[in-house]
Amino acid sequence: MPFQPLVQEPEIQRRWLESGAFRAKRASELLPGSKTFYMLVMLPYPSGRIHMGHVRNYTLGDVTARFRRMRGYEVMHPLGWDSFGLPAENAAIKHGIHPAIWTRKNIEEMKGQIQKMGISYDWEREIASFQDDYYRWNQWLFLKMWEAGDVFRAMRTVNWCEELGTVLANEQVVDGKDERTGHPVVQKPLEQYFFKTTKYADELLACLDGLDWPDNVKTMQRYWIGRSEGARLAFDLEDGQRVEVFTTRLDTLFGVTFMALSTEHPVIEKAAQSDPSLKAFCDQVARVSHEERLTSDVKLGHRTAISALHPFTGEKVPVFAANYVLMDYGTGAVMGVPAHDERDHEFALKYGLPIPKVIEAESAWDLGTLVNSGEFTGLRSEDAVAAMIAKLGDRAEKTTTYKLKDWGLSRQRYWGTPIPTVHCDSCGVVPEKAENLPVRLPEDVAFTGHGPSPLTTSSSFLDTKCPSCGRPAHRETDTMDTFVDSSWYWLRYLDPKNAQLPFAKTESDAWMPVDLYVGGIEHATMHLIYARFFYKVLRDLGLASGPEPFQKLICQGMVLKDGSKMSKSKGNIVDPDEVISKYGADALRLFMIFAAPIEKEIDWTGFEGIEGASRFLKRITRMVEDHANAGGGDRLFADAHDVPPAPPHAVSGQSPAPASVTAEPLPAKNQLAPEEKALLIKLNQTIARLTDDLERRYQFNTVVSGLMELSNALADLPADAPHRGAVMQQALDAFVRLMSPVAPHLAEQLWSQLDRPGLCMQATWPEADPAFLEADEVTVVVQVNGKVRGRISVPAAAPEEARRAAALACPEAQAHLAGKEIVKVVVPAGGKLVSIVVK
RNA sequence: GCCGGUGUGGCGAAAUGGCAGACGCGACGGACUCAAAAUCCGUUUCCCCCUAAAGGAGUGUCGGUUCGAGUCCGACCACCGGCACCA
Repeated sequence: MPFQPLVQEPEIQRRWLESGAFRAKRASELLPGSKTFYMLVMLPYPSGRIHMGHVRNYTLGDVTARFRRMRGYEVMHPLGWDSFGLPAENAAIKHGIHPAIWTRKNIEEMKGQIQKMGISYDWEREIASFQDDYYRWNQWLFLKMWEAGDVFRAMRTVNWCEELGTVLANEQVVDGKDERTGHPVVQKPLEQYFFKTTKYADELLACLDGLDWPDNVKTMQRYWIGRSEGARLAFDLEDGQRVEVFTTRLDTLFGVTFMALSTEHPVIEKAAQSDPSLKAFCDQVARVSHEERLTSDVKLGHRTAISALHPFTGEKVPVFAANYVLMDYGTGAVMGVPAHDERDHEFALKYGLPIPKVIEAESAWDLGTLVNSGEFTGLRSEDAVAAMIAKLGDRAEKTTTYKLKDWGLSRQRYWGTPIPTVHCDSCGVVPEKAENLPVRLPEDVAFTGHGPSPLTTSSSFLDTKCPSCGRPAHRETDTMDTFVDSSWYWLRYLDPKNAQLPFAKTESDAWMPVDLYVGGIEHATMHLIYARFFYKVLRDLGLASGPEPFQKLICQGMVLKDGSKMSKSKGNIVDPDEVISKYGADALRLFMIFAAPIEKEIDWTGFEGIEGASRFLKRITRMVEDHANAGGGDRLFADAHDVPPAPPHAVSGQSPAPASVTAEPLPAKNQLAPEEKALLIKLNQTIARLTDDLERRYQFNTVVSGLMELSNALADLPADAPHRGAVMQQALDAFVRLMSPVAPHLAEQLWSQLDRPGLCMQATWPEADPAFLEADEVTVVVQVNGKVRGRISVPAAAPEEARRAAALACPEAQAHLAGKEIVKVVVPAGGKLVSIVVK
C-alpha cells in the first residue's frame, strides 16, 4: 500500500476513535502503582480557525502523550475551549449573532480541524467555559473564596467612555479613544471585585525555585511579583495630617528636600478642592493615556501649599503632586532624596530644589556611609536603617511591598461568568446561596455596543430576592475576567461531569501535578500567575493537594511567515487545512517537529520543508513495501519459491534483491554479517537516543533527525545481506513504533503491512538491547596538543592502558610526536579519545 | 534604562566540556526517461591545491579557565523578546 495520507488518515482516525485508545482512566480505574502522565496544552480561544501556532503546540503535546502511552504510562491528554470573552460579544454587536451561537459554531469548526491532525485527545473530557456546567463552578469557587476572605470589593479606575456609557478594555482604547467609534475615553473609578492574590505573593515567589520552567519565565514572574524590602515612614504635615511613604533607602532620610505624592493621593485630592491650579494639574495628569504614560518619562510636578515636617530635624519640606508617583504602588507617596535617587534627582533639577549629599559611596545611587546625617553620621547604610527605625518609634517600621497587585476580576460585560452576588437595600452585597447556582446568563438581552452591560437590560436576570433577608433585590451585573476560567480548567478535565463539586479530590490526587504544560510565552506572567494562585487557594480550601499545578513548562516559539507574525491584516496566513489537504497530517506534524527546537520561532518560508517531510514518509513506506513484497521477515512458513520476485531495488541502488526470505528468526549476534550487525547497532543506539530525547531532554526536533538517520541506515543495508529479511523485519518493526508518536497515521498503516497485530499506538515502545549498543571495534580519536591527528580502531573492551598505547603508536600521531617530549596523556572516561600533550 | 534570550555553512539546524556542521532544505553534477515529473547516486564551511593526500583557518568580538571550549567564566558588540518612573 503506497503512501496515501489523504485516503488513509481519516480511516485510521476512525479506528482510533472506535478503539477508545485516547480515553484516559478515572482514578478508580487506575491500577495501584501505575505511572500517570498529565499532558496539558493551554486552553485555546475558539476564534474559528486553527493556526500554525496551534498545530505546533498540539503536535508537540501529542508526540509526548503518544510516547508516554507506549512507555506504559496512563496518559491524560484533554482539550477544551476558553469560550467567554470580548470577540464573541463584538461579533454579536457587529453581526447580530448571539455569542453562544457564534461560539458553538467556532468550536465545531476548530474541533474538526484538530481532529484532522490526529491529535490523541480524550474528547469525552472536552469542556467549554461558556457552558453553565463549567461556569457554575467559577461561581461556586468564588463563593468559597468569599467565605475564606479571599474576595473583596474596592474602587479601581476603568476606561470609561461617556458617549457609549460603557467600560472599555485596554486593547479597545487607542490614543485615548474607543478604537471602534472614536469617542473619547477617560479614567473613572468604579467599585469592583478583587481576589487577594497578594496574600500569596511570598509563596508564589518562593515556589518558583522548585519548578522545572524556563529561566526567562521564572525571571519574569519574580519581577512581576516584585518583592521589595524597605520601610514605611510617617511624615507629619504642618496642618496635622499624616502622610506615609515607603522607602527602600531609609538611610537617606537626612537628604529629603521634598515630598512627592501621586495626583490620586487622598491628601492631594483634598487639597485640590480648594486649589484650582492643583486641580487643573491633577486633571491634566489623569488625561494622559495609559499608552503615553508608558512611552514618556517626563517628570511633572506641582507645588502645593502644604509642607511636611522632617521627622528628625523638624525642617519644613515642600509637598508636590507629581506624575511619576504611582498610587497603586507602596503608599502613593515618596520622600524625595535628589542626591541619591535618579528620579528624585531629575525632579529636583527641574524644580530648583536643593540636592544635599548624605551618603558617601562609589556611586550616588549606592549604599555607603552616612554623612551630614546628625547623630547617624558615620554609620553604614545597613546599620543606619535599623538605628533610625529604633529612634523613630511607631513612626516607622520595616515592611515589604510587592508590585504584584490584587486581581481585579470584575468586567462590565455580558459574555462571561456572572458574579454570584446580590445587591440588597438592607443587607448590602450578599453572596448567592450555593444551591442556587448556576446564576445563568439570560438570553433576553440586546447587543448594542453602547450603554451599560447588556446584563443590566435583562429584568429576568436583574430581579431576584436577597439570599439573606428574602426581600426584593437585584443581581450583580459584573461578570468575571476570563482568566478565572483558565485558572483551574485543567482540574475540571479530570472530572468533567461532576455535578457535586468542580472536581473530586481523588481525581486530582491521582493526576496532579501536570507533568508537562505547553503554551505560548505570552502567558508567562498573567495566566501562569493566576493559575498558580488559584491552585494555592484550592489547596487551602482542601480541594486539591500540592503546592504547584505545573511541574514542567515549555514555551513554544511563534510560527512566522517571512519574518513576521501571521495575521489576517497582513494577509500572510498559512492555513493548516490547506497543508493537510495537500500533504496529509503526518507530513505537517513531522515538519513542525523537525523544523526547529520547540522554544524557537520558526519561519514558514515555503513548502520546501514540508516536501522534505513528505519525501521521508514516502521513502519509509516504500521500504516497508519492498520488505513485505520480498516476503517479510518472520513468516515461518513462507516458501521462498512462492514469493513474488522482488521489484528493482530502488532504495539502496543495488542490484535487484534476491528474495531474501528467511524462515528463521534473527540469528545470534556472531552469525550476522558486519553490515547487519552495524544496522542493528544503529537501531539500538537510535532507540536509546530517542527515548532519552523524549523522556528526559524534551528535545523533539532531534527525534525526527534520529528517525531519518535510521532510515538512511536501513536503506544502506545491502540487498544481498545474508539475513536481510530477518534483520529488516526486526529493524522496521522498531522503526515504525519509533515514528509512531510523530507520524501516527502512517505508523498504523505500516504496522499492519508488517503483519503486526493491534494498533501501533498501543504497542510497546522499543527497548534498546544493551548487546547492540556498541560495536565490537570502536574508533578512538587521537589528539596531540588539542588537535585531532589520527583515528585508531580498538576492540570495544580494550582497557584504558591499551587505548593509550595504541594511540601513542599510531603513525599519524607519531608524526607529531617526533622529537617532542610527552608531558601528559589523558584518556577521559568512556575512552573515546586519547589526548597527548607534548612539549 | 532594567531583566531575559539568541548569535554555528546559502538556509532550518546538530554537537548532554571530548572528531564542529549530524539530519533536512536549497544548489550543483550524474543515473533513469524521447522528454519532463517522480525516484535514485554523488558533491556542497573557507583557504592552499588540477585533483587527492597532507596542511591551515573557522561557531558575533576580545580575553580567561582547561590536556581539550560552540559548550564554562569575564568584558564587549549585534539582534530578538519582556517589563518599564516600582520609591
